[in-house]
Amino acid sequence: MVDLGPYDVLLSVAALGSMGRAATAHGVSQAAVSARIRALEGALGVTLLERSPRGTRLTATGALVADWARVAVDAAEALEAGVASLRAEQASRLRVAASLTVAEYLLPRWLVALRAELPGTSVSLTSHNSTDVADDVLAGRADVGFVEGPAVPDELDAQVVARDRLTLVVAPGHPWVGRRRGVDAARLAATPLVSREQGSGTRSFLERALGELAEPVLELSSTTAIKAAVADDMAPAVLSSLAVAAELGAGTLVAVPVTGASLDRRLVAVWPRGRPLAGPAAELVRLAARRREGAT
Amino acid sequence: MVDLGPYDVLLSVAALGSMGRAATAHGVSQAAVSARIRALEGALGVTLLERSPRGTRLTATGALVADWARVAVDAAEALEAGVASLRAEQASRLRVAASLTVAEYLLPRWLVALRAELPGTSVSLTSHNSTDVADDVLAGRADVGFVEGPAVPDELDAQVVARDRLTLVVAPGHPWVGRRRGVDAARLAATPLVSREQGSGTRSFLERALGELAEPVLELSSTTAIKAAVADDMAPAVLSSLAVAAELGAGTLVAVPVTGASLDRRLVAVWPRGRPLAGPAAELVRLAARRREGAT
DNA sequence: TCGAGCCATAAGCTGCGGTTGTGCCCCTCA
DNA sequence: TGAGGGGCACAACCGCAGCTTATGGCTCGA
Repeated sequence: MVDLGPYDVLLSVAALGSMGRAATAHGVSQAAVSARIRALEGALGVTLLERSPRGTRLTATGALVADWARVAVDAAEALEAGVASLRAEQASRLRVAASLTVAEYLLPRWLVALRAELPGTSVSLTSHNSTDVADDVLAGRADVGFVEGPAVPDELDAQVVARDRLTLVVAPGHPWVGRRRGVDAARLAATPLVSREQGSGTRSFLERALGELAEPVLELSSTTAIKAAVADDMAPAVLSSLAVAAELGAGTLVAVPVTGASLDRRLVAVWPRGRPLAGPAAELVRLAARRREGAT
Repeated sequence: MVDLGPYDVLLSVAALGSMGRAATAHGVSQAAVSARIRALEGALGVTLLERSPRGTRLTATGALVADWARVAVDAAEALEAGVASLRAEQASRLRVAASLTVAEYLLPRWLVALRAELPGTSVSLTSHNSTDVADDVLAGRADVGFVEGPAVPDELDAQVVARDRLTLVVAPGHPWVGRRRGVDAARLAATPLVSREQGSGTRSFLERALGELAEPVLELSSTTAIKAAVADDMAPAVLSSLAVAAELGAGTLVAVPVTGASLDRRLVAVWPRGRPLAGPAAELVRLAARRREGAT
């Protein structure tokens, strides 16, 4: 597995304009940075930086590599932020409870942003289904919660932070791909799908929206497994738009519009009624909501 | 910087159902896998795997971590594939030339897919502007090229592999965000933007589509810098949809529709006319084109 | 002409991660 | 019911990657 360390320092060097500054930014010696970059260039057989006595700039291929590296490094940082919130620190100042969809697809990026705005804030995350999240917040075990609408308990204040649409996806090449007007709700309900096991959040939402569903072709316990099955053209599936965004972009799955039923959900932040949010919790919700406009 | 190694083996263990199998898949000893997982769990203070004498399954939080990890590991693999193609191997069997947009945003994923289908194929990549790519292919310095349409030299056969739309982006909170009908081409042309330096591919495309443009607020030499400036609400910018997909998803930038001008480009694979593609080059084009349906 | 940054090189050390070897546990099957 | 196999953990040993400090050469500006 690639070591992202060298790429991380490459990005720092590119951003700061000199190896020395990058070194102090990373808390290591200048020689270490020089050696890392040199090793990276050696491994690629390409010079990435144009050295000068007054600093350092990316070469053309260096810029290309840096752009590639940025997405990998960003992804790694999101992972790191998420994972840090699992470390059950005793003295964490901000306790977050989140339902699975939010925890899986949204929270890591929010935590990266939160870390940038309030460095040193330690966050602890617990993740389970929406009603348990509400319980956690009511019982004071969490400072703020994130749940999937529409139902929000009366005892909680709420603010919508994102939207999410259940999306019908099929393999590229599936007959539904070209369909002008998409697929009707009744037709969808009658079609055997690949789906989560009984009781999962998205499955019960779908049942509420469409009425009784056909027997699934296959029940799987992970979203990833479902996506793989759909891509193999086993059957269509209905998944959160957040879960399939990457695959739609890459073209490994194709979305098909659904008519005759609303499959929108709101993802909302919740906290105890009457007690306004303060401190890091308020910042996190503000951060999350600020990104709402761009969401699907 | 996080070490993705442990997460990679975690994913293998989850996929294969036992540490031993994951170990052989990675070509290391079972003890090494056991130690890595243990270290990871220790660092997080959470048990990720449920061990049994008959194998190993993810716990609930383990599944969450695995889902987070997958996106980071995939991104790292794309980086690795891209970077491997830069290693100017003497004996590379497939020589690819690509314009910047394709090289930056599309090719790494194609290379990952190609590696999965034809393991052992070594690819070398050169990247520069569209006319130079065409020259490389004509001169036999590359087996296949990827360029940005619309203009394709007559001496080359071509196949559309993806589409790409120049997208007007603004900061969330910008007055254009809510606009029902978007922004008119003339209005856009009269608005000072953040843009690339004169002569860049997307900038000249935009000038051809809109006519003369207002003087830019700021000229920057990297797409990343432009995105940062737009997010800071310095001014709007027009960038490839591929370049801003991630930011639109995260909500750090917002797209505004443009009316009265077509900003679509086709990204096409090219090769010498009359000589049909064969071998890995054909496979690469097939792979790339297969993903077309899902593209923007 | 001198000093301030900047990068490269050299030599020495530390620690992480790997390997082999072994033990224990549980399930399965004859 | 007892033996064997598959599965995970623990211990001891070792090699190497990467860091640090120290130094030198280079270019630019005062």
